[in-house]
Amino acid sequence: MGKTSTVRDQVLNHAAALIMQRGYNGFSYRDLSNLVGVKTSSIHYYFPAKDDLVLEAVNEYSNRVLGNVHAVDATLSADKKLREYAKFFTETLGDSGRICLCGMLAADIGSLPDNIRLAVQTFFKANENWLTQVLAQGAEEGTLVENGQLESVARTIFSAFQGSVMASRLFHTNARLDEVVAAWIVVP
Amino acid sequence: MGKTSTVRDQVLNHAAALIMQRGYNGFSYRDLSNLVGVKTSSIHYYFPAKDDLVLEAVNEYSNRVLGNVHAVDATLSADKKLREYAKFFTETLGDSGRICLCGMLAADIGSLPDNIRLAVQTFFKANENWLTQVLAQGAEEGTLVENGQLESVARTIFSAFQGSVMASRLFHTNARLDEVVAAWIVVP
DNA sequence: GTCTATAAACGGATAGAC
DNA sequence: GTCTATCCGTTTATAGAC
Repeated sequence: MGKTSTVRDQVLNHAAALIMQRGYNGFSYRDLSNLVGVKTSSIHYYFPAKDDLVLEAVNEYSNRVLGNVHAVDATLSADKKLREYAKFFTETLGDSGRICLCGMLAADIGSLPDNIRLAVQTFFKANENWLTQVLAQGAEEGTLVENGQLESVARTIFSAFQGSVMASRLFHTNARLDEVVAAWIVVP
Repeated sequence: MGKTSTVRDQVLNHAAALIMQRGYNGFSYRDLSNLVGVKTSSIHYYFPAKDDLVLEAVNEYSNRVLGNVHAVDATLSADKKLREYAKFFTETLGDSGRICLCGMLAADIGSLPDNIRLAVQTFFKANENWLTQVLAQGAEEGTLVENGQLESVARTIFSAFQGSVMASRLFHTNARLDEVVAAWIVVP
């Protein structure tokens, strides 16, 4: 009954959480060692270099989050979809001081190798593509503000969410994420 | 004729640049030592602890940038002001891989003491207040999109700029900052 | 003010026993 | 797979000579 999770998975989960809280340069194998209860050398057995660990954390995170995003009920109106989307950021933030793993790594990009940059870029593009579709639907329905090229606006909205989740943590509030949604919903 | 700058100022300037590129946990006293050409112990003479150095870097940056922002020609139309504002981010980014120092520290906030958090919050609020005024002007003129509470939209725009400058660096482009401006300019 | 010297902890990583 | 032991460079910081 009790959930059994491999050491490898525990390392990966704790690594993701630490990155979301403190960034790439803000956590160590020692932190993970203390959290999981195995020696650092055991972690090196699964992930020879720190970059190997981080790349896999990004891929897992990306798959999970994009899975959730694409599972948003397709029959919803565009403004409702945007609200659901905002919830993902809110839930991640919670009270734990965690922001989007890929948003954090975008800030840390100066310390990262190219394969991780690529993975983060892919996550960004997937989100922006999904938002583009939502904007197109919103324009058709008249539920979302229509102003400019869909792709451009989608990138701006995604940037607004990423910036907003950082500001929310900075100010210990999560009202700022709702404001992002409100900025694109047509006022009656 | 040659510009003379004190060791203290050089340390402060290099520290700001390094934070903008690699974040709080991504640079060291040794980096500064190599750049300025003095030993790390000499840097500790001016800034006993790393947090002292970072706090002062934030204050200097904040004063300089807010000075520039408030020096934007008051007679410009609101959309022109927004374009000028975007230039600050573009110029900072340049080709140097630097993003807004306070945006970076917002990402690193989990590693920072409370006095630095306060200073970063103050910078955010000052920008958001300025943007609120611009939005009010734009609503009056009909040059900027009017949708929702001014303060809320101002916070969203600032978040969009912060997120956008990170995405711009991630993708090695700076077109994304123009898209943020375009998203709030009334299409003819 | 700047240096040398040093401390004491931390960082990622590896070799080899079990 | 996990451990002990270890390597070696890094990091922040201090004491004291010049």
